[in-house]
Amino acid sequence: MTQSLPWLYRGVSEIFPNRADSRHSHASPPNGGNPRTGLASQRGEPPHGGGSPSPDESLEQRLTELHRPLRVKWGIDPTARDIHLGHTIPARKLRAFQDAGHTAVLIIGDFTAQIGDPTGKSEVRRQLTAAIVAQNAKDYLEQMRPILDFDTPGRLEIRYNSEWLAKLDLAKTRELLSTMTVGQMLAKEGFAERYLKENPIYLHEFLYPLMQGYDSVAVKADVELGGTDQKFNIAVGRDLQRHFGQLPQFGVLLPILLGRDGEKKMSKSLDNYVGLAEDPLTMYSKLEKIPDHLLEQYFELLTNLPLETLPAKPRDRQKLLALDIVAQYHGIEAARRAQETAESLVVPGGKDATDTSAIPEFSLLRVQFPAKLFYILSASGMCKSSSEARRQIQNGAVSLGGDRITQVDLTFDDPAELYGQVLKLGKNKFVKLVP
RNA sequence: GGGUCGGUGUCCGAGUGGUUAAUGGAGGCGGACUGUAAAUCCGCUGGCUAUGCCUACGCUAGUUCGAAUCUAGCCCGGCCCA
Repeated sequence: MTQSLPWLYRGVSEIFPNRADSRHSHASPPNGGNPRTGLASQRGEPPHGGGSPSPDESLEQRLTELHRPLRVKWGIDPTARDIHLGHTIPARKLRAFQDAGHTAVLIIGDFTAQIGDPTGKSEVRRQLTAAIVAQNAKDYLEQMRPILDFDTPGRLEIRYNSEWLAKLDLAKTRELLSTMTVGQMLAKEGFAERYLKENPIYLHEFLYPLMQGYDSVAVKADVELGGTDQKFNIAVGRDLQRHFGQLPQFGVLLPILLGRDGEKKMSKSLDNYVGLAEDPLTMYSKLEKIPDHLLEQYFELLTNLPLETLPAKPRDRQKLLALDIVAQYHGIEAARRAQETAESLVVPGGKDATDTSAIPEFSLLRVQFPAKLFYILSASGMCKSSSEARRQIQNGAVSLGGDRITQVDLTFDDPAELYGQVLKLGKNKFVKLVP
């Protein structure tokens, strides 16, 4: 494929269909199929496998030959309160499309959130109530503000999929269901595993890819963005669009961001995430210790920095990465302060931070004195429980004003003796004690 | 609906009447080392303002001096049959 549109290709794993391009042909391993089900386990392959009868051959062609802004769909299910850097990858790509003059169609999956995307899940998702979903959706949009262009007229369309999904009657649902077979569903990654492991798969979960696909029909999408794990769902969207007489969308697949552990996909439940709602210092200290082997990917996917001119030393790259990303969400000033504070707090010998303004504060008014140190640790939220706090003290993980504390039952009679002191747990959790 | 097997701590997975929050592994957290990384070694890994007191092996009752372990009912899942 020609690299005439760098903004389009940066970080992208795959664009499909793309018959002009042979580089991205995904050689599927000669998997003998599943002995138990007899199903070919072609993970995430489009239901109709073979060549798609789409009128244009490549996304670039459609971009240039269709003389109107494309409708670029990205859907997000408001299943939790906040979003993390992993979610920003498609969002940033969406922004790139906006900047190129296209229309971003941001779908808030308020209806689908109540089912839960079974993709990559090894068990059924909890179904959420409408009220929770509504609140989450609001929070999501707020956090999306620094990434997307909300202001230029015609560049952003926000749609809630309950608008059309809640209205689907059984006749229409029947029609949707009849476009796919159980075999196609079971070939999907996740379902196949669960089936083999004899874990339950509920019928309503089969509805999810169809609903996501129907979203594409409802908004007449030309392109759908998503993680590589979304290939199946996006392909279902293509099929449905064809079924309803529309021009099928292209899929632009982006890598799944690995979390801070460097191994698993970033997610809140694995606690390996960097949340957009986090304060600058927390965000910075998480990002500056991203594993080396993730650095390249993080730069490519989460920043706009030119990849050729990155610092040579990994440590310097970590710092640059952290600074750049924190600046994106909190501004360069706050990012610099976070960097300085992080250095003074963590670098050996630099016990006293000259500027403690970036350190989250904890008010001792919430603590009744005399108070045990372990209780303060737990009350401040640094430890999950006071039992854990005791253990941390025993393990030598806690320091106060630069001095390591090892006395488990250390008690303070007067809060005044703690004011202004920095309480530190491990290497990157700190809190400043204030009245 | 019937038969059958199963439901253990964050996850996987032992345990099948008896001092003890319950073997082991993974994961997580912390310490040392380092580049605040990785690798490695070591420690911790139910809760409680805690020399003690709670709550825990799907739920509820029961048997017993004593149950995660035995009994009954219920809930949930897998497989097979219909």
